[in-house]
Amino acid sequence: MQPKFEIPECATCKPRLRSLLGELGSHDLESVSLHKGCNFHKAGQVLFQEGGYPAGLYCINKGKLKIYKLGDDGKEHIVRLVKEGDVAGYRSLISGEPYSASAEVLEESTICFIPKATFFNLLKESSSFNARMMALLCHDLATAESRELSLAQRSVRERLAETLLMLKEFYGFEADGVTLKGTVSRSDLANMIGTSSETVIRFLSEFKEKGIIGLDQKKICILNLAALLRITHVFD
Amino acid sequence: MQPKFEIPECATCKPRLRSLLGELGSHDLESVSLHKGCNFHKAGQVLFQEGGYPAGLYCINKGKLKIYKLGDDGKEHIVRLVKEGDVAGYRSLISGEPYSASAEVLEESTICFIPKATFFNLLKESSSFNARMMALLCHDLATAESRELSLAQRSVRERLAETLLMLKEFYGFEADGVTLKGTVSRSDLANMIGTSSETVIRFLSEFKEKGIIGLDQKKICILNLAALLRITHVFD
DNA sequence: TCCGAAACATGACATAAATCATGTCGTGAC
DNA sequence: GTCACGACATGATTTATGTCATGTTTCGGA
Repeated sequence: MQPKFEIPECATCKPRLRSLLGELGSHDLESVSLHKGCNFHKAGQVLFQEGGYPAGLYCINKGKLKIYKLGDDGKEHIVRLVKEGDVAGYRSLISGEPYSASAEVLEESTICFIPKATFFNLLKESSSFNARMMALLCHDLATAESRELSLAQRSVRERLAETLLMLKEFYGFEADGVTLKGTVSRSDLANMIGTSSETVIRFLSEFKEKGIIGLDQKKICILNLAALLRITHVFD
Repeated sequence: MQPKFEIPECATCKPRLRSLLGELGSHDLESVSLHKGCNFHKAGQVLFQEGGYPAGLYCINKGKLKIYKLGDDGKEHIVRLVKEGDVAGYRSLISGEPYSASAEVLEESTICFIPKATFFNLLKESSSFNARMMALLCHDLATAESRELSLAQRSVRERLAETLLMLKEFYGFEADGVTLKGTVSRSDLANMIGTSSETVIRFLSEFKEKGIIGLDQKKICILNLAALLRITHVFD
């Protein structure tokens, strides 16, 4: 019987590994568990580097990564953040090209590794896995293109507001409902936005002045979400 | 027998529809021909629009398109150019989301339309077609992310040089070996680069002064390719 | 063939953001 | 505890590029 090709019901919500592996048949799951390796990684560790060749897929069990490209002058441009349940390095794996970006561990993480052969096996045997990989590719392409639009047309202030909203989604809030779980350095923020850390600091201060955000050491809290949305939408 | 999943030999060269359909079995090809519609389109016509829902896949038989997103102020950002042999609108089709960009015909074109059902049939029946769509997605994702890097870190002069080199690949040269086949308006150039048309004009003039390019009306010729590459690589 | 609109071109000026410079604060090593 | 280093912060200055204004050319249509 030929595998069915099905589009996941909700393509707009980011497909995570949880759901990626969750729907495999027991046979496939067994094969994956058999071959996967699980490892501990400290903050700062580099999982893979631009230019290298992938040997398999990284699945984040716990922790967070930043995926970045280096510019000619060696400056980082952070392309996306990745957290528990996400996968990393799948694009190069599928296309057979060298990594086009590097991955660095942001906080202590447990990361599984699915070897190339197992991955391709899954890709051909499981049509739902296949469809999910496609959906992931589509999702990442869409977000890459909208970041492109932002970089091309929006001011740093607007991009910072966008990024703060993205971080809210990525990290979520602590119990108080305003403070972002986890932290980002100013320079990482700058490297996501495509600006200098000084400029990020200046606009963060501005937002703080206006009571839109709060800054307590490394912690950022979002006090006025509506204001951030407004900035994003150019009403200013 | 289950379909084999194969990665195309050369994933770096942009997979085009020619090769996409070229390798289908006669049965599949028949089904595609049966359902596909072929139409004539004049320059300026809009094939599909951001926000709309796809009913199928567009395959460019002859002609060229620009794919663009609109910013908040209504300004275009051109995400990619598409020519004969390429497909358009496949991302939304696969992900089931509304179009995230619009497509406008740049010059008189013949464009085929493969209905959704036929497309998904192919996707599930032909593993080579499936792999090729994946390769296309991967390719587009990689280029989107490197454009992102450019926009984030490079100057307008550098991005213009890059774009001219891209246009060389896209259009190719006329018999003289220096003049680009086809034309691009200054404002389209600006909308690819993420700048204003005035700025594009200024830098084009600069390049012309330096003998790097020639401008004859709408036609652009590349006189000193090495110099363009040098600008791209920041040696300046 | 002429007209008008759109594309092209160039100058003057405004401004966002980069860069440089300096200082403070917090944190981990010893 | 204190020392040093990296992250944070802020000011001064420069620079790239956006914006506005004006003029020229090109090209399609009446």
